[in-house]
Amino acid sequence: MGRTSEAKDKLINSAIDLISNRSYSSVGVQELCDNAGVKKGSFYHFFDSKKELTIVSLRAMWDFYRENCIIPLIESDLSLEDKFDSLLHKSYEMSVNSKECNGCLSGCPFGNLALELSTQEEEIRLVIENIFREWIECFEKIINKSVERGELPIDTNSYATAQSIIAYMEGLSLMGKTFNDPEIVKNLGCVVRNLSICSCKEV
Amino acid sequence: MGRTSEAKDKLINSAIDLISNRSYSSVGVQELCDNAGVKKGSFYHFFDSKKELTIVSLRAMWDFYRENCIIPLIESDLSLEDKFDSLLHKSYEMSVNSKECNGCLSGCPFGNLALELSTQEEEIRLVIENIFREWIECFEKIINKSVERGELPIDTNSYATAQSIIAYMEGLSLMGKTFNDPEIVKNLGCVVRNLSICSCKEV
DNA sequence: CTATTATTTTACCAACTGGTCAACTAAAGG
DNA sequence: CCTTTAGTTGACCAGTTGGTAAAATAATAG
Repeated sequence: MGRTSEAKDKLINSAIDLISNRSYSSVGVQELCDNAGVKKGSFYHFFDSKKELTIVSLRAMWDFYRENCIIPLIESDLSLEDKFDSLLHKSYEMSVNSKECNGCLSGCPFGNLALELSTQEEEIRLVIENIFREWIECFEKIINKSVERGELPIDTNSYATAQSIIAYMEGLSLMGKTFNDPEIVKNLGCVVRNLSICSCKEV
Repeated sequence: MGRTSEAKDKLINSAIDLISNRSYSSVGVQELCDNAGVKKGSFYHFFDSKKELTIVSLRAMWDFYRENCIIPLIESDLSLEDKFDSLLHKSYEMSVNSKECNGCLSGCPFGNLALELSTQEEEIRLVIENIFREWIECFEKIINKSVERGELPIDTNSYATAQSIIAYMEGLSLMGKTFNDPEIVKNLGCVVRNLSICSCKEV
């Protein structure tokens, strides 16, 4: 059935690369194509629009992060503290790497696009909302396991705690990017453990 | 000497209005002018570029927020907890208002622009970095006062704690905006108090 | 009243935006 | 081998982008 092509994957990787390191609006379809070594006509053969490619790329990034960084953590039997330390350390390492390669921290691609587009591109906002939801559910599992093991009080609100931790991690990303300093991610990371003790019963 | 004009202020307000609720790149100079009731020629009479207007607007927003929301808090003699509760509550009210007026949460204008532009517009990143710095210093004062009053341990790292709290507030803004739900800002707000107990001596 | 100065207006520019289209080409299936 | 199908190409479009320049206008200080 006709010829095969790598153009689609090349475009997705191009989008992950360019949009994560810059922003949605600063990257044009033309540049996306040039960077992928693909002609614009091919772009519109595989994707309806720049928005659609972005959505596909977001899901691809999330799938990768979940499979490689979060799922292994759920299955491991490290302590709660060590689990989040490990995650934060990975985030620190990515910051250092990003600074070395591009001279600046690119931050979290989900958070970046969420703030840039949530008020304007409802479809993209919804995709990121769902990614965050899945993310929260993963952390919820980790926290529930900890509750079962007696590391956390029995009345812990796992969902709210998970959400708080992600919010804080996003906040760290934001501060690191703004100050262009990976050390912020490292130094402020240790405070996450304080968030595990969610004392708000009414949440 | 020559005629006077309100165009400059009108343009600043226009920028605060449009850029806060959308994004830097999605608002053009033309729209900025139309919204201010000013011709494009006048824009470039008062500002060198869209970037310059944005910088002026950022400082104007920060001055307003500092004078009206933070300074009064430094001078008040509420408990630490009540101070942050009050701040978070204001942020919640703004979210509710934003949702009522625009159908969505616009989030924190500093955080928004920081994530959108930090990797591309170094000048703007620096302006926001400095605003965050001043913000941290304000919170540091509040925390130091609390330490003096014995509300917090004597070895509290005020600067790191202040930075953590702002990071968390930015994270809440981000989550609220992404989920388009002011209640997130409210429900997760109460966890801030856990951040005040910064147990990381080495930071 | 006039000269000076600040502001406003209009028309304009080249570069770029996301997106379209029809012609063309290569490969796989029968 | 030839038809079908999938992928590629480059020319093209209308609308928009940030920014310019010169002429017109209004207010103020002397």
